[in-house]
Amino acid sequence: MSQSTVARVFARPSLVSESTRESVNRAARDLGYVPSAIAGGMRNQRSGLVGVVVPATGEYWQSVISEFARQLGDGTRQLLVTTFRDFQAVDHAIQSISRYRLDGLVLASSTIGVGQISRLVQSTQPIVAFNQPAAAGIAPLVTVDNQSGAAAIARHVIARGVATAAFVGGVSSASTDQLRYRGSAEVFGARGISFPYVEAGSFTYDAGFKVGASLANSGRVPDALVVAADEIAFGVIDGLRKHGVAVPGDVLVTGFDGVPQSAWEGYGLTTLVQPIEQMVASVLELFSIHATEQVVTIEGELRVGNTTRGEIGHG
Amino acid sequence: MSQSTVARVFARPSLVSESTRESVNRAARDLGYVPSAIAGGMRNQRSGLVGVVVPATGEYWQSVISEFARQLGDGTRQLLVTTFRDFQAVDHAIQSISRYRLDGLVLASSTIGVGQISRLVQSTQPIVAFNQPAAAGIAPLVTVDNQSGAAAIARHVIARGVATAAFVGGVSSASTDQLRYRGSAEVFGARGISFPYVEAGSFTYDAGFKVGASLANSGRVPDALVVAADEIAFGVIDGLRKHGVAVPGDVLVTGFDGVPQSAWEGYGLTTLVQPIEQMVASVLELFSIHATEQVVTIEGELRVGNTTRGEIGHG
DNA sequence: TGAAAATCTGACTACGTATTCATAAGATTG
DNA sequence: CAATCTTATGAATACGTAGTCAGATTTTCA
Repeated sequence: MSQSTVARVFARPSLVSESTRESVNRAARDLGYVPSAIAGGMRNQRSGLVGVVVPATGEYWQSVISEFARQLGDGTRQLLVTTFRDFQAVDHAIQSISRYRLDGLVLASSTIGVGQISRLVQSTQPIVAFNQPAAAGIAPLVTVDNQSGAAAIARHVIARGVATAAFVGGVSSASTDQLRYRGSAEVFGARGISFPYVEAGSFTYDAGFKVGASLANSGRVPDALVVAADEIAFGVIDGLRKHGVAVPGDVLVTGFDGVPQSAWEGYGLTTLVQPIEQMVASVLELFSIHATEQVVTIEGELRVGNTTRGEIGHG
Repeated sequence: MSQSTVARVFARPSLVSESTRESVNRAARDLGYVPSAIAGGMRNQRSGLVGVVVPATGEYWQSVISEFARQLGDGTRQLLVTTFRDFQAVDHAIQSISRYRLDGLVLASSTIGVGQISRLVQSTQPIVAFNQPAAAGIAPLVTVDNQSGAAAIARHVIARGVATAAFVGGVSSASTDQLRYRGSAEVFGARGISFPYVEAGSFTYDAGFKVGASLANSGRVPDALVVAADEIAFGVIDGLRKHGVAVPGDVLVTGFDGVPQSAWEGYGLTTLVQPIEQMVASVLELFSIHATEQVVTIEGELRVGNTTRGEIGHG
């Protein structure tokens, strides 16, 4: 049994006679031998690893990670996950992860700076930005259509008959935040409805809760709140309800993302569902065709829930 | 500049003179050179990767993944995530992942068979079972104390004055499910309160929703429902409420796990919070000390929410 | 039956690192 | 100033795989 033969049994079994193959497999099973992906990666100059750099928190990002894991589940490639809290930590995270000679690197989160991305594009590994519209033109990009999605939400809300509305954003410097605001603001603007921007400060439940609570306490609750992300929206809703404002009775609330909980009856949030499955598939495809600058924009789908049911009382 | 010197600059910089070190670093920056972790892994017979095998779905597991990613965030080790749907797929997943000569392999989920684990223990890589009580004695194990936690919940519920109760389990063959039932059943039994087991069929919101709905429709809702997992509990609550049963007005509901959403006002679920941070830290510690059979049991913490507020009406 | 073709196997090599060993130059000490 | 010790560097090596090439054996077919 030469090493060559053993290697062939695992890499290209058809080139080995059946008897030899069987005895190799048997021996492997007995000895617990599994070919080393490390050595294989060394030889082939590719690790079989796909890296994802993603914010440390957030329902949405957890869904994205899960979907990557799912689609890489065939076993030919593995998923390397790195999370970060501050965007300053991104550089370090990317450095560490790049040592693994990745088959592909996904940069998720709109808070990753464009400068950081452009520096990376020069490296050899394929890179794709995920939901990071600002990366368009700099790196291959897969994103949901934030602007048209936000517009669809705005039209839906307007059709419910609202006279006043406001936008609750997460972080105003995030490109997704900006596009979602712009997309809905244009629609409201066209109807002559003022549409102020309120910044929650982060894409979290707690940030949303504070906004909801303070709006309720201020007594100046508009007919509708268009929120930049589902997770913030959950907080906004609970903050409002906690202080006696009914949703959707007193105010309609919408989200964005379509995280699993938005479909739960407890919230039944009207939201724009991101087709994460399709988006992840696009990322993996961009890796395999070694794209360099392509932009893939995918349309989301409006899902109407309980939070925008019924007509809103005018005035 | 020999290769040895370059390697030393990155691995043991103190052994290199400052002038040489600087010029190497400068050249590395200019050329975009980063040492290959693949080759390093080859040389050292260790990849610097920690693998986690985890169910494809579930809020709880997503939290666990996040926590691992967080604690490995220093950059010395990376996180390899593999998910599976059917427990039959676990073997294949483990095979694939084992090719990477992991520094440690975490087997999460009580649905991974004991047979599968014992087969793995023979391999060279350090293995730790996570929340998989059945693995005790077979492999190193880190788990929350399911039984005492469930007992704490039962005592809390009884203190609220319930006369009738039932347990809603996920999958009856899961060892966590069994221990949580046993832990609470003993307490109820001691008070002479019957405590039937109802199986939802999976650890999901939808499964819980169906249980809640059918209980509501049957008209035989007990004073309290002790649910095996938060995510199921959310479904149970929504299923009940959807059909006119008030929580906690008509029935108290408790969960288990302490996922982030359980603290959200919308549910305010009374639950047993798993100290995931501490548990993950224990896993990583077991890896470093190369434990072989240790069992670490960590106490959870009862967090009382709205779903068990107030006294329940008897009869 | 002989020659060509097909099938199978083994020797050999490169991949990039971290380490050991050896060597050289400079620093320290009696 | 010679002997020793310290510091800095390079040469050489092994890690386990997947491929190339060549040799050996068997099969095919005129």
